[in-house]
Formats: sequence, C-alpha cells, structure tokens
Amino acid sequence: MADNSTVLTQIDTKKRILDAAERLFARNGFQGTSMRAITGEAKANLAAVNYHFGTKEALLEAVFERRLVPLNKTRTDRLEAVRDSARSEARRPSARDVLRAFIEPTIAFAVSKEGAGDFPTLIGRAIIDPDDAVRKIFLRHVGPVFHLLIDALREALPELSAHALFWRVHFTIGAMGHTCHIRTMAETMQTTGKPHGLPDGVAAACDAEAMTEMLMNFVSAGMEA
Amino acid sequence: MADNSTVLTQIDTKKRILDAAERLFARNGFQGTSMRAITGEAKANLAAVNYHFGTKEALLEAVFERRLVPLNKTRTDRLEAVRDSARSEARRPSARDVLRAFIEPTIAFAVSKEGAGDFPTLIGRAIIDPDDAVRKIFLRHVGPVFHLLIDALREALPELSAHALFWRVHFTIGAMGHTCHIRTMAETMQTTGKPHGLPDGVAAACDAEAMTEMLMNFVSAGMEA
DNA sequence: GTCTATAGATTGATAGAC
DNA sequence: GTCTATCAATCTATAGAC
Repeated sequence: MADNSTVLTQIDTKKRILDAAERLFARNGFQGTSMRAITGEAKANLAAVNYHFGTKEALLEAVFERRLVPLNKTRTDRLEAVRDSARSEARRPSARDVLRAFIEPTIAFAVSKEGAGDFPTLIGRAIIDPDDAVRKIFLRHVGPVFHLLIDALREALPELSAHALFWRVHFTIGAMGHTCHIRTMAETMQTTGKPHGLPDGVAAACDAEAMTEMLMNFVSAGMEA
Repeated sequence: MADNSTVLTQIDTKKRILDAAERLFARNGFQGTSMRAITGEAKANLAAVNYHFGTKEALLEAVFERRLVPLNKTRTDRLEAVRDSARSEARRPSARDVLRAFIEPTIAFAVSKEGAGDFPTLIGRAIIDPDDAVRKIFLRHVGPVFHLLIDALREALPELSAHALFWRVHFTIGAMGHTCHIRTMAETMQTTGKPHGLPDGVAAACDAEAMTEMLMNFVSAGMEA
C-alpha cells in the first residue's frame, strides 16, 4: 500500500495536467495545444499524460467531463424547476426564466469556488471549434441539456415556429459562446491593446454578474421579438 | 514574354490554391489545415504555395484580402450611407438600419456571384479563432469597419452606456459568427445527423435571405432592449 | 508512477533539376 | 513555374530503466 505522499503526488499530477490542459485548450484550441505545452505548464513529465489519460483526445474528454457533469446537472435541475413551477401554476414558463436557467450557471462557473476560470472559455470554444474530436465529445455531453432547453423554450413560446426557434436558440448560443471567448481575450489584450470600443477597464467590463445581466437582456429581447 | 497558356496556368494555380485554402481554413481552421491538404485539393504541387505566397501565414493573409477588401468597401459605404441619410434629415439613424448595413452584406456574400460560399464561414471562424496569426490579420482588416459600426450605433442609441453598447455589439458579432459557422456545419451534418432541434430540411433552414431576416430581428430587438 | 530515450508520422519550408 | 526529393523541426505515443 502506497504511503500518503505518493498518493498525493499522483493525484496532484493528474489534477495539474487537467488544469493546464483546460487552460491551454481554452486559450489556444485543441489542435493548437501540444502535449509538451501541457506537461510543461503542469510541471509534469511528457509521458505522464499518456500514462494517466491514454491519449490527447482522452485527456480532452476528461477535461470536459470534470466540469460538464456537475454543470449539466445544475442546468438540467434549473430548467426542470422552471418547467415544473410553471406547470404547477397552470401557466407557460417565461422565455426569460428558461434562458436564465441555462445561461446563468454557465457563466457563473467563471467565479465558482472550484476556480474553474478557464472552463467557460473552453465551452465557448467547444461550441464553435471545427475539430471533429472536440465537437463530438462536446455534443455528447451537452446534447441532452440542449434538447431540454429547446423543449422548454417551445413551451414558453408556442406561437414561434420551430424554424425560428431553432435559429434564435443558435443566436443565443453564439452570443453566449462569443461572450465567454471575449472574456479571455480581454485578459490577454491588456498588453496588446484594448478591444475595439471597450470603454472602461477590462476588469469592470468582464465582471461575470454584470455580463450575465447584459447577455440576459439581449437574448431575452431577441427571443421574444 | 510568356505565351497565353503559361500565364493562364499560373493564374489558375494561384486561384485554385486560394479557393482550396479558403474552403479548408473555413472548415478545419488554420492550424487544422496542412499545406499538403491545400495543394492536394487544389491539384497543385506542394512547393507551389511557397512559390506563390511565401508562407502559410501569407497565404491566409491573401485569402482574407481577396474577399475582405471588397466586402469592407460595401459595408463601409452602407454604414456611411445610413449615417449621411439620417444626418441630412436631421434625425438619428435607426439601430436596425445600422445593423442591416453591417450584417446583410456579410451574409449575402454567401450567395454572391463570386461563389465565395466558404468565406462567410471563414469570417465566422476568424472572429473566434484563438490562433494569434488569424486574429491579427483579421483584426487589421476588419478593425476600421468595426469601429465605424460602433460609432454609428452610438449615434443610433445615445442613451445606451458605452459599456452596454460594447457588449451588445459583441453579442451581435457572436450571434452572426455562429450563424455563419452553423451554416457550414449543417451542410456536413447531413451525413452525421441533424443538428439538435433542426425542424425542416437543411436547405430551407440555411437559406441565406431567411437567415439574415431571423438574425436581423433577433439582434435588433436585443440592441434596442 | 516517473523518468529518459526514441520510434514513427507529419509538418512547413527549401534546394535544384527541368 | 512546376516538379522531385529532402531537410529540420515538431508532434503523439510508447518502450523500458529506475
């Protein structure tokens, strides 16, 4: 039986690799991140990735799974709570409540106690990453929640055609994904120059709560247009 | 002096490489596209890329420049027409007109006579691509137009804070970029399965004109919320 | 479990014949 | 201008000592 220090080192290595991979995948993309960059940042040996995770793609899967399982549980619970609440009061759910149930936990992840600061950015990237591996893994995890979101919005806006609903959901996803992405860009942009049109300091502009409210107002109005 | 056949072959090779690069960069990303994949699809020799363009990054620059120069001219003209028209009538431009002046030419590029079907997708990708080379080149070309868009929207919505305007423009860009991206995904998804919630045939859902109207309604409502 | 060393494949780019 | 051949670097992944 291994002593404590060995076990702790093992766990730490795995976690350090996951953290570094999350950060680098979010910032540079899947194809843009080499295993050497990951192990370099994680202060781990190159072979440790393959030992602990098997392949680079399996590492990506592990990065997604660590965050997405609890996040999807939260989003699913909140979406079903909105539906149940409306049903028990014999009314339709409001589109705004449905959108909030989906968006708020997603962005709030940025300031969670877990310190998962880079994961929302990774979600933003995954939504639009053209790499098949990224999209396949992401869709497998997020597909059911996405389906639930569409169903709830269909209840909220029954007069909206399926065609229009489909696109409006994707506009929402696009705006949300881009928001997560901009947030990371803004951090690195302090050295290279301000984003076009950014008025105040970066910190103020990227405050998660204020950003969520802005996004909520925007997509709620668009959804109910 | 070279005879006609030689000149034509040269031009054709350059054009075939540009077309193939545009298509593959849009579909697989900059880092996800090898020079061998490009020359393979263009039926050109591997060394032809370096001969005609110098480097892979210079090729990307050429791909952007070919489309972005005329597209930006159109967008700039239309944005200034909206401002001038409002100014001559001593009224504020409407946010909807400003947004249409920016969005319509962007998406309409998909069905242009040039057959630039993949370039809107490339724009969608460039907006969110994490690769520094991609972002640098793209921002250099699109920065001035982007600045003009923000200025025009500031005139249209003077009561909106600079902070809110900044984010709403980025929500709009995100929705538009994602829309261009989904459009390509939907094409390739006919084999792998429908996107979640897609109601009708792919062709109907991706009709450029209808898509533009959907997007216009969505972002106009969000912008004026 | 962690390390060194390296296999095996692929990449961007170039030299030189034609 | 186009081709073959190849360099040098990089990549993922693995074998084997410790």
